[in-house]
Amino acid sequence: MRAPTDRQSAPETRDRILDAAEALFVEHGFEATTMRMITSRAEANIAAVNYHFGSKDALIQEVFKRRLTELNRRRLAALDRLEAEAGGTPLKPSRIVEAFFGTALEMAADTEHGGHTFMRLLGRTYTEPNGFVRQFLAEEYAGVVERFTVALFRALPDVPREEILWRFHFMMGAMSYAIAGTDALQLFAGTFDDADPERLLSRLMSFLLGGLRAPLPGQGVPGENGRGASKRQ
Amino acid sequence: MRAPTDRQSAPETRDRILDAAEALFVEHGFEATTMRMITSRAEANIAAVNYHFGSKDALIQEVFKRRLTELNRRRLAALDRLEAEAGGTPLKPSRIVEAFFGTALEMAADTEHGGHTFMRLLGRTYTEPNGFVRQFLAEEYAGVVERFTVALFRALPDVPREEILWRFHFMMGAMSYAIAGTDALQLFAGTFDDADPERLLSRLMSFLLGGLRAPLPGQGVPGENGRGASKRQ
DNA sequence: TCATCAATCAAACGATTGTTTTAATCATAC
DNA sequence: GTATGATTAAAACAATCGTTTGATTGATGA
Repeated sequence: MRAPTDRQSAPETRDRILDAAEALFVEHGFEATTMRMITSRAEANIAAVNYHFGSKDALIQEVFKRRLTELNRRRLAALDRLEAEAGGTPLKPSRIVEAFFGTALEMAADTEHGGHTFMRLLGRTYTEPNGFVRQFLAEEYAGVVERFTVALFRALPDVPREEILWRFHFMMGAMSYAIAGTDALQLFAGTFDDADPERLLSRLMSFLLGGLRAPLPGQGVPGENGRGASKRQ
Repeated sequence: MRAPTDRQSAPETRDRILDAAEALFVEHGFEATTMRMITSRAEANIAAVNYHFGSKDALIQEVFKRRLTELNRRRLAALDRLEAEAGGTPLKPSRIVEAFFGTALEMAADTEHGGHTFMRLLGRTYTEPNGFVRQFLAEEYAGVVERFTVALFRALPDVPREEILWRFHFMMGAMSYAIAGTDALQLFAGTFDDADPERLLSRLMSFLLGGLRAPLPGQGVPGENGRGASKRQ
């Protein structure tokens, strides 16, 4: 009777369901994706989801865990490598940013094994209203974000920590939209050639680093004064 | 029998429904928000939504139209003002960015009349999977984005247009997360004090302008090279 | 006073949701 | 061959979804 969730037996159906669910979640969102859509696409029986995962919510969690654990492992590995190379000296902010966001875009560039699909999903889910999804994601992210923000604090000792946190937050937004790419409203006439992930990486990285290293607000830099009263120009 | 949608009669119930729907959409998303939740919160009868709006989809559209039309009107007005002041000379990129994103944050700062609630909703909806919502938003945005990108093309004649479009896209992502603020996963230890919209504006503006003016990719600038092969340090 | 019509109400509609049940199937080990 | 246990299958479950119906209210103008 108990669900043999952790068994390695019959990976066929289980994985087909995960793949189908992942793709459908991107297309329609969590709520709008029904069990029947999933099992139909996976060529499985309706009951298969509850048999293998227990519930729809548990399936959602498993879709994320499968990829996110691996992504964050790579991120931490990249940061470990940087710190090992530096040997105690402070890291360059650009390398830290690259370790975090570059790794993500690397996974997003993998269109063959579903990495691209998943990253599109992940970017959107960051602001997902669904309560339990948020909590799960937050837990999964906590350790990684902690380590990277600490690394940035060390790399940028003169920048207020609060400012760094905000800019990290902004960077996640930019990355999210970068991966969403053509998925997002096709507001821009020529649309995007997000077919080239290599150029996307360098594009995004320039933008992120420009933002991260921008002059701090409230220091009389042109262009960042309030709307109404322009004290200069 | 016909729904008197455009009538000004009895604004009471109609507006209560719009307000309730707006708040609930932010909290739970479109699909997870039921008609009964909306009418219950608005203290109206179930049938009221279909009577006043025709359908749930039409209600969603009306929730957006009510605010988005005004927001984009203000954006265009701000751009008009800039161009009038400049009198033919090219605009400063910072002012253009300010006219677009500053206006949005201005609306997001208005917590009393629901502007804040709506902007949280809007930021998330930009990557909304729901088909008809996306099409509606795209139509509503088309003209505004067109004018602002053209203005940026003029202001930055040396930057490839494709690059400008991408950076505009990135900027929208950063703004979206900026407004989402504490709503987003509370990944960051100290959490945010997004209670102060004035500081948020200057924070975001510094970041956006830093990103917009960043050196173009592929020009040997440190930190934007590929992961594996670092041709310079 | 009565007719009119927008607005509200309780109640029900058929369709679809996630989940469960019960039986059939399959491979493997004895 | 037969028992075992995991997997699949068809069918049904109660609950909830968006929507509609038909009656009732209440204000307005003739």
